[in-house]
Amino acid sequence: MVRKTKEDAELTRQRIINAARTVFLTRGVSRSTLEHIAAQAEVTRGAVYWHFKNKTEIFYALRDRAFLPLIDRMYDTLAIQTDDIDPLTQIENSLSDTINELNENIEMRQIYEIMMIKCEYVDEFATVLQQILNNCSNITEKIQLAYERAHEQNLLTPTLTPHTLALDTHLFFSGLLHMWVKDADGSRFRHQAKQLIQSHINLRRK
Amino acid sequence: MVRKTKEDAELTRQRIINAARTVFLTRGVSRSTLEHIAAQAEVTRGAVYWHFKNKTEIFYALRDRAFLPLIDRMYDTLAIQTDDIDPLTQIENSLSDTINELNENIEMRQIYEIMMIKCEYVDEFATVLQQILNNCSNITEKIQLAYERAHEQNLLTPTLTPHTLALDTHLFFSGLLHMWVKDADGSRFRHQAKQLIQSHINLRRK
DNA sequence: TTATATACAAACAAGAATGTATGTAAACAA
DNA sequence: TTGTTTACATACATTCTTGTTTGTATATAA
Repeated sequence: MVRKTKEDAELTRQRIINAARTVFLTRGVSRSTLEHIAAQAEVTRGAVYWHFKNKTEIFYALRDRAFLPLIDRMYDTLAIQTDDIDPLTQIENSLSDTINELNENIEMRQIYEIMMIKCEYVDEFATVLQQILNNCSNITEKIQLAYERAHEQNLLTPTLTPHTLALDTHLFFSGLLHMWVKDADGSRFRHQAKQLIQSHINLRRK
Repeated sequence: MVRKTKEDAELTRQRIINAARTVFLTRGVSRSTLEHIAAQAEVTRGAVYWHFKNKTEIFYALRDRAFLPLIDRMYDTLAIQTDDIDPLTQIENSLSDTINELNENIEMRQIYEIMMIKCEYVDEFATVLQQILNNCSNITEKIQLAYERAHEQNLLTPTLTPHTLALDTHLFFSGLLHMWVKDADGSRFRHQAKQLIQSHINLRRK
């Protein structure tokens, strides 16, 4: 029974992507073979090769489904300028939202885990790392702008500049994401991630 | 020309470990074969199998040479109790020392890079991740003790508890290490790592 | 209605990587 | 001096994995 409709084919494609997520997560990207992925998706390698050039392209598809959307979302949350909410709370919310999304969205969580501790950034994957770094820079810039607004509104302790505060926050959040992902049983960081974010921001409030 | 002395054999062993470092760094752990490593060390796979059971054991040897010593060193620096130096500066120094070591010691730097972005933490490697997490907990505890001393000496802004401060610092430093490693050209974080540490601590000073 | 393109399955060929088994020359012990 | 062990090199067998090729039933366009 072959030759499905376009809708069926798209469904197969999605099943392959989802299968790859499961397989990557348990075996790591390198040790995952197209046969593993095909079996998990209940198709043959023929189907996988029809939809994707190779394993790398499946990885890219996975990244596009989770990593980029979450970055965009964070970026957007930070970029909004409103008077309803003070800039510090805005930063806090955007960080918390990201953690929320990871908590509630299994797919997101698993893809992040794959990208952080189940993937080796060499050759074709090295470019992915550069893209991540660039996104980080953009996020940091937005955070800095928010801190500048906070500074104008006289909300900050006068110790550091908005630029330095933004870098510190970025590093804090990078660390949090990494530890959040690694803390699989949730005992160390996951259960208190939001309080940690709140504390981090409170340390800056006048 | 075979059958070297014990000293020669130990030298071969070290050459294999060093070769593995180079190969892991450029090809990632998974894509590195024992043939690659042997070639880089200018021996045959026979020599490699003589000294190591498999690739995993070489990886462990690498970790033992860099990761554990640096953790221990940081731990020791934090554990010292002295009146010469205030506890906040002590934390700052221990973080800076670690960055210093990474700056000056190519071997350390490369092994950290391998462990952070050139290795997939699945199967045999998953246990390594747990060990790292445990070490992190110990470090955080030591940082907390230092903050408690700082609190007793009335050096801290009263916003957060020593416990929360320690977690925030730990997350900051985790993020810094990750970005430091990923920032290969040094333009984003490496050149200002020490200032960032100093700022991070200054934010806590009364 | 028929020709063609689609969406796969199945088979094939080739290379890579691993682990092991065997060979061997020199160091070392007795 | 000789036997044994060490420290490898070499050869072999096996398994895995990949990419490609071929086959085919059916949706769809003309």
